[in-house]
Amino acid sequence: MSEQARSPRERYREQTRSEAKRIAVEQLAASGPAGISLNSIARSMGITGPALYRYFAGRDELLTELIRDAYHDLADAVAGSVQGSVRRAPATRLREMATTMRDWALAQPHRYLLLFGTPVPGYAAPEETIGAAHRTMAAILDVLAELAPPELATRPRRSALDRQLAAWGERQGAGHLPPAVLRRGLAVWSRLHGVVSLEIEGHLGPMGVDGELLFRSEVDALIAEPW
Amino acid sequence: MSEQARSPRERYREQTRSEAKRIAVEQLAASGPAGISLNSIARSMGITGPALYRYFAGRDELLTELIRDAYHDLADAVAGSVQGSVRRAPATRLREMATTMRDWALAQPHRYLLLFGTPVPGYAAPEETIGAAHRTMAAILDVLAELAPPELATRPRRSALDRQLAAWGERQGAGHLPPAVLRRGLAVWSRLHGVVSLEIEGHLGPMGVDGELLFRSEVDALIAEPW
DNA sequence: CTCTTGCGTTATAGCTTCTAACTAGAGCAA
DNA sequence: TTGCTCTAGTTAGAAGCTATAACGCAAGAG
Repeated sequence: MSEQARSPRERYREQTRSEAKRIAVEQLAASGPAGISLNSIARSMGITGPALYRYFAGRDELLTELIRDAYHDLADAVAGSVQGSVRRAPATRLREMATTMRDWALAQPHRYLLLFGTPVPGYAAPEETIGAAHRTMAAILDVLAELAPPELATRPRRSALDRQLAAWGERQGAGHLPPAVLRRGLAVWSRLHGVVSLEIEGHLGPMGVDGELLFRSEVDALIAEPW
Repeated sequence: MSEQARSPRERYREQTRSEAKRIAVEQLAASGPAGISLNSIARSMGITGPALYRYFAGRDELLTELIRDAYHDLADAVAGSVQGSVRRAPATRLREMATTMRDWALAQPHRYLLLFGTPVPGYAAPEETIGAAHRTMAAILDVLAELAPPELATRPRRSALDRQLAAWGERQGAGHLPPAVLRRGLAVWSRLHGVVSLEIEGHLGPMGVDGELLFRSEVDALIAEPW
């Protein structure tokens, strides 16, 4: 708590900002990204519309912060799950991590969609946000490194995808991981995202399929997949 | 061409409607769903805003038609690919079908996201749209049925997911397919959606990963996956 | 204790969706 | 061909949005 409360003014400012964001998330949940309105947020807070422009440069900046927050939240949840399950069996850890991710998404679909749904037009991911995304991936890789068979490190086959992933790994300080683990990490991410987003967007409903069952089946397949 | 040209008026009406939709898709591509404006579409067409309300009950109806059209387009593309590759090896057919899907999405990401991105608030999938979605799935299943080993039909194991899928299969007149094929169909759909949507939304860019390579890797895994 | 700085105000421009009321003209029917 | 109907377009306007400008007040900074 060393950087907070720099001054009463700063404190107050931060408080108003976060209340505005809280209400924005409510509106997001109620009527999607398009339903977020600075004007009506201000009204909810008992101030006039233009007053909010002292706190946010505009609607886009508010949106961007919501995205930023969501990225960090999700990364915290996933990394927390992985951290909390050290000492358990690797397959169990992967299952738990996956479940954490899905639960996070199901609990707040609108926020998940803010990250992985239709990109909001004026938004370009800032460095820091990318960092949070990579933190999530790092957690996934943590578990996978443990799940992978030991002899994997000696396997030399390097495809083009492997090289791209290796370059990313270097930049992220995960250069020590075998290519196959990185590849599997990408597969985990994209498959989990596939099931979760289909479920959240309601595409499974009309088929009468329970999202959780499909999800479990996909996670099982990931664990069973040969290296 | 028996139902078209019922009357000059009807013809003209249909023509204006489709021009409006054409412009709407342009706007969609340029600035996302939020950028679609009846007013500015009208302006583009050389008429005033309210005039368009003779053709569409409101913005939501226009949006809904764009979604409807996109569903049918995608279904046509996928079904067409599957139809066109009869006589080829099943694995090749699957690969081609998958590529068709990805190409369709890459060629018009905004339209893909209209279907599989953040759901538009006021929109509830009408029966007919669901039909198009199921047509896509039917095409996938067509290929998979051929790819599956013959002895599969004799395998009795029926999970809860299998039962849900079987019920859907009955309703769709695909009751003859083995449960494992239906399950695999769901996996194909969700995995393809996973990679494609990550790529389209630009999540692979910051990692330096080429979407096509990841895509191929996932398709290969699907083909190699044991039954 | 003064003075700066920041928060909130109102007013306003320009955009949006969408309704209401009206006009002109195109197509249909006798 | 004549006459009627109905449709597509018009303008006007309400209500809402983002965002900027100009102004006052009050609280923290020094």
